Amino acid sequence: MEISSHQSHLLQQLNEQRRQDVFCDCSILVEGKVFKAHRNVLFASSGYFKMLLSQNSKETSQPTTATFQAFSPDTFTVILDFVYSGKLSLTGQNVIEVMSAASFLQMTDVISVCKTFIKSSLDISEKEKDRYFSLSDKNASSDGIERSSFYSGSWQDESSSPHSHLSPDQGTGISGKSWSKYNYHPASQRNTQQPLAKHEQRKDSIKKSKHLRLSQPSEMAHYKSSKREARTSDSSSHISQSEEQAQMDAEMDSTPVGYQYGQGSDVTSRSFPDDLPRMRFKCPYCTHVVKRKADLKRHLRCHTGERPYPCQACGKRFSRLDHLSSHFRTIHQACKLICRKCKRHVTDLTGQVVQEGTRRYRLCNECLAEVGIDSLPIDLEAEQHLMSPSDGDKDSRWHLGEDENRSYVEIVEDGSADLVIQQVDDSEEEEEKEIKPNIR
DNA sequence: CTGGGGATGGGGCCC
DNA sequence: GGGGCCCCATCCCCA
Repeated sequence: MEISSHQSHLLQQLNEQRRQDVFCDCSILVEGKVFKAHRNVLFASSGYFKMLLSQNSKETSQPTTATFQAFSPDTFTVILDFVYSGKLSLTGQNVIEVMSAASFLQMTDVISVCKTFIKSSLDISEKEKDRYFSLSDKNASSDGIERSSFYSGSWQDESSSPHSHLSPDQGTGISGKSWSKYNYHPASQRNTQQPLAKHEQRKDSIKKSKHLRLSQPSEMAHYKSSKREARTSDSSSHISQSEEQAQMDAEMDSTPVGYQYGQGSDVTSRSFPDDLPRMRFKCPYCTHVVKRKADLKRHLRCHTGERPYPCQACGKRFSRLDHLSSHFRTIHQACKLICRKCKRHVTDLTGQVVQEGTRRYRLCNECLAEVGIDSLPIDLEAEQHLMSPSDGDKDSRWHLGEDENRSYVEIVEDGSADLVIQQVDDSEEEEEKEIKPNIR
C-alpha cells in the first residue's frame, strides 16, 4: 500500500526543518550569506555535493561548510528552494545564472529545465515576431522573456540521473577533512564543469576587466589549456556534457531567433522590417549573433565546453576539428620548416626532425650539432615523409604504439587530415585518464 | 618585470 | 552542414 502524499509531505517537513535550522548539518556560504541545509538532501540532489560528501563521509559527526563565489546568494536560493520543494523559480533575469550554478553543482534536471525555459522564451520571441508582422495582434504581452515561471522537478529523476560527469578536480586526490578544500576560487582554479563560462570570460577579458569579476558565474572557466594542466596529468578535465545535455544543446542549436531574443535587460533592437531578410541565429547564452546555424552550433561549444575532437597523439581535446588539425600539424608533425632554436628556414637537407615525447620539431644541422645530436632522438621516419609541408600533410602520420590506441572506443580515420579522429564516449573516463596529455 | 613568440581558441566565410 | 582556411585576440612560457 502506498500513500501518495508521503513524498511531498516528507519534503515539506525537510524544508520546514531547513527553515528552522533543525538538524541542519551543512552550512553553505555564498558571497557571505550562509545557507543551512541537510547533507542527506544535498547529497541526493546534486552530483557536486554527492562527490564532496562521499569523499567527506568519514566526518559526518562534524558540521561542514562549503563556500561558493561562483554564483550569487539569490541564485543559490533558487537552487536550494528547488532542492527542498521541487519547484524552480526561473525568470528571464536569473535563468542563465541558475543554469550556470546548476551546471557547477551537477544538477542535470535543473539544467534541462533552464534550457527548456530558454527555449520556450525563444519560441515566444518567434511568435511575437510573427505577430509583429501580421499586425493583427492587439493584445500582445509585452515581453515573454521577463515572465516568471515555476517548474517542477522530479526527485526520482534527479537522483537516478545516469550521468557521471564528475569533475576531475573533485574526483582526484581528495582526502580532505574540510569542505574548504572544495571551495570554488574562480580566479585561481581551473574548473571543468562550467559550460557557460568561457565565452563570457573571454569577452570580459577583452574588456580588460579580468580581475574584477570574482563573484560572477561567468568567471567559471571550465578549461584552461596550460602547462599546469599538463603537469597535473588531468586529461579528464575535458569531460564534456552528458548525452542528455548534448541532446538539449542540439535542440537549442536549431533555433533561429532573429534579433528578438534578449537575456534579461539585454534586449536587442526590434527593427524587424530592416533586419528580417538577414536571418540571424542568436546564442541563448550570450549576445552573440551569427548568420549561419552551423556557426551557432560551433559557437555553442564554447558555452557547453564540448570538445569532441581529441588529439590521438597527446589526448588533448579540441572543440573544433580545424583547431585539432592545426595543433596536430604544429605539435606532432613538425610541419613548420623552421629551426626551433635559431628560427632559420630549414629543409630536409639543412635540418632534421627531432622527436621529443609526443612533440616533433625541426632543428637545423648547426643547432643539432650544438645541442648534441646524440642527445636528441632524430625522427628518421619524418625525414622520409616530411619532404614538404604539403607532402607531410598527405603522407606522414603520427604513429602511436598499438597499446596507446587500444583504449579508444571508436576510431575513425580521417585521411584528409592525416589524423585519427575519435568519437569518444565521455563516460569512458577511466580509459581517458590513461592518456597522459603531453602538452609542450 | 617585461617583451617576444608559440599555442590556443573564437569568428567570418569560402568551398 | 561540415571541413577548412584565414584573421585576430588572448594566454602562457621563456629569455
